[in-house]
Amino acid sequence: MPMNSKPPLLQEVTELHAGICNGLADPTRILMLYALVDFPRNVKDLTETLELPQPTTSRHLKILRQQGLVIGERKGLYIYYRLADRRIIEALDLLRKILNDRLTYRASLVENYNTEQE
Amino acid sequence: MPMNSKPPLLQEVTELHAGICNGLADPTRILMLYALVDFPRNVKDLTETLELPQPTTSRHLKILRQQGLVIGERKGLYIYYRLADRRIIEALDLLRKILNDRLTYRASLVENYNTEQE
DNA sequence: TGACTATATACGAATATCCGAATATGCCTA
DNA sequence: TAGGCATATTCGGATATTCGTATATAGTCA
Repeated sequence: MPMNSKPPLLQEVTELHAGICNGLADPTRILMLYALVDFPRNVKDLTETLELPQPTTSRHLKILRQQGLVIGERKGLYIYYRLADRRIIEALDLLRKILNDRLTYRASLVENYNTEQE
Repeated sequence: MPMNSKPPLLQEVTELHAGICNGLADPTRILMLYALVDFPRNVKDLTETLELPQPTTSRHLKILRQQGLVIGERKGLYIYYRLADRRIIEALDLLRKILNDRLTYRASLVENYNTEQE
């Protein structure tokens, strides 16, 4: 049953939804978010921890900021970034679990194949 | 992007993790995944439900397939796609909740501003 | 087999994204 | 105010993504 006129509100919210996912869709940004789990970090700290050029760090942080995933707060010379919402990590963990299960399953297939061969 | 002194395994897993997120990072694909919540659907069904050109549907399904988010099973002429894991929807719901909370909060700010004005 | 339906892929142009290098901005302290 | 450190932005070219159109592949049935 085709939805003749799709509600424009749903369309817009889905767009934002996708934008959030896009904020998560980069390995550097995922590492950044996990680096912020325990406490806020400033840009220099993140730059050194993740071994990135400083502009790259700032650019990724900008994307995370724009998607509302992190919040930056200036304290003097430094800007400390923290997670905007703990559930971001929950969502990332969920997806990571899916991935782990898949990798485990595939590994077990290889295992079985090997034992059947010998 | 150089993360030379990082464990290569973590880096690879993070890459896959980001790939999954990237699979979710498109409004059409999000609508597709939600369309598959209750039961599998074939491509024609999805094409009509989401009002997309058929090649577009197939292309998005290919991305979802590659990221392990959906599974397709041919039954005669049709290929029925289903969610590969229910937790995908859980993760999407989590992120959607974060979004809703943010929109609600912002709406309340506007509300307060308006009442303070009068 | 041929005709038909469902699904997938190829191609190309427009568009977007990425990243390094350079530079700008903001804040502090002397 | 100048100088220095932290952070952000800009620019440009390489690379990647997107999407429509056209076409290919796969399966069914007469």
